[in-house]
Amino acid sequence: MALSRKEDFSDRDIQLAEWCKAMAHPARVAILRTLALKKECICGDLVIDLPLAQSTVSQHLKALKKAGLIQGEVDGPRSKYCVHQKNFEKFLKAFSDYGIRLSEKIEISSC
Amino acid sequence: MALSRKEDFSDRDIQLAEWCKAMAHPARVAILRTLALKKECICGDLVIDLPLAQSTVSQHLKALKKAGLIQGEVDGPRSKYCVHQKNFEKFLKAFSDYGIRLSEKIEISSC
DNA sequence: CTTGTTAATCGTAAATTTACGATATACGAT
DNA sequence: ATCGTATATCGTAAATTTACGATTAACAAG
Repeated sequence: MALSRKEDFSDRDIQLAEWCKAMAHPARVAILRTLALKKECICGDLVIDLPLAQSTVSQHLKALKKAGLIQGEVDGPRSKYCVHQKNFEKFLKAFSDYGIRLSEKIEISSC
Repeated sequence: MALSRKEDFSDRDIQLAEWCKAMAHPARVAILRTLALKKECICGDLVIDLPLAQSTVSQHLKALKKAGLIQGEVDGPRSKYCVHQKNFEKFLKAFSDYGIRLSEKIEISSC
């Protein structure tokens, strides 16, 4: 944003927005999907899977890590990644916890 | 992105990423939270709540609408908005449907 | 110690997002 | 018809994101 207004929002809204932003790119969704499926994965395999340069994949991994959705571990010359279970759980829970839920079957016919 | 690579990803990944992108800003999280709570809300009330100019709020509403997470309805000179229940449900379900879930309690100690 | 492999970081260009004020539009009320 | 209110859209500047190639760093193998 031009003039950052982040400080004017609640920490909870900022946190949820950050998690969402981390998933706001198909490559990062694909990465998380892969990690959730395979439990863990080395960077190189992700590079092969994705239609992106190695440096770009690395950047996306960094973004997911910074948001706390994944964890990385160095394994010799390569890097293993996996989903950060605890934080990902918090992320999913946030939607309901924050009142953003599909409460009781209220049928809104007009809109 | 510089050179759009969106077409190289699956429609499902693109859709989930788009929904996430719609929630990737505190203002839009706040809007959705408010709409979920109040069931519906007119634009002007959101403008009062948020620390943003009217035109900016309108822009955020447009983004949420474009992503399909909310619906708008004209009510005389004002606009009423509400959560798009069906799509929001799809959004939340996407996380589990797409395999991005916290499957069985696998304790990952190392990473 | 040199070489090859893997991944992170740097520098950078192009696209997109975010924010605002100004303007346009739509409608109710007078 | 005119005025006031509510909202959307336009134009635009600044910040951020995305992508890439090139470089650096870290490590294993020889």
